[in-house]
Amino acid sequence: MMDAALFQTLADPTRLRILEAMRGGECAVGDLVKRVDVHQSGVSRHLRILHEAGLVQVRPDGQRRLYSLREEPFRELEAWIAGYRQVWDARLDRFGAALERQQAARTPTPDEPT
Amino acid sequence: MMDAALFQTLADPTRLRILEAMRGGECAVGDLVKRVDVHQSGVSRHLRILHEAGLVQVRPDGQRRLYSLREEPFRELEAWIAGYRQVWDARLDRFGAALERQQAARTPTPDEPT
DNA sequence: TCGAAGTATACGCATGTATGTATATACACC
DNA sequence: GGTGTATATACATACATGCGTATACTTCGA
Repeated sequence: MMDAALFQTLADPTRLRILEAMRGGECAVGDLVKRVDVHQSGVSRHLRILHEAGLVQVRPDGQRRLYSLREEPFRELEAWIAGYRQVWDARLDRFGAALERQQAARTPTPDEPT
Repeated sequence: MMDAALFQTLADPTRLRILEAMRGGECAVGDLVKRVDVHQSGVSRHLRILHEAGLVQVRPDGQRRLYSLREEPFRELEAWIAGYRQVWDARLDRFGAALERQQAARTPTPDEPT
């Protein structure tokens, strides 16, 4: 079962922007401070959280520290979602089978979220 | 860009268990209370949050309310992750290209375009 | 209409979290 | 060693969140 901790780590807009910024490759803390509108102490704290969650890795480079993305948690997320994709696929299968059995079928109308 | 609100909604173990329980199909609130070790009021609150996030839909059934999963946010998540999958794929491509260049240098096959 | 079952909400409490300021630590360069 | 740059941490503050208890709302059945 999926641990909520990963989602907890991703549940912050600043951290998401940090991850987004790191998609281009390694980033020093100072680079991220420029791109994300948060004080340096905040970026460092977020990076620590991301690191503890395994989402990023660090590499010293002189007096700077270069952060980059780690693949594993993303794969974990993909695997989790795959388990739910099965739900829709199964629904579609049943729907198709029902269609085959009875040519004229009416689909129920789901409600929209508020 | 991905909204952190979706992750925020998923960042609770009780809500994850509720979603997990709903993978089998529609569930009444009472069913979920039995499967998740949380008081009924808590389950209702979590269901409201999940509904506002678009993760579930409701359907009245007499005095009960049947909740079920909605596909869209999961697709949204998949699309988000796909953007990061590209990162690893690109890394692998560069690695493979580097390997090819190295092998080419080892075995003198002339005339590779730079 | 009344009671009971199912569900939703109000409230208080305890805990968690994101932020900035200030300060500490690590490293480079002179 | 001393100074400046880069990064991390301590602290206080403001705010959000999850939980249970108690209560209101809705629907069914008699």
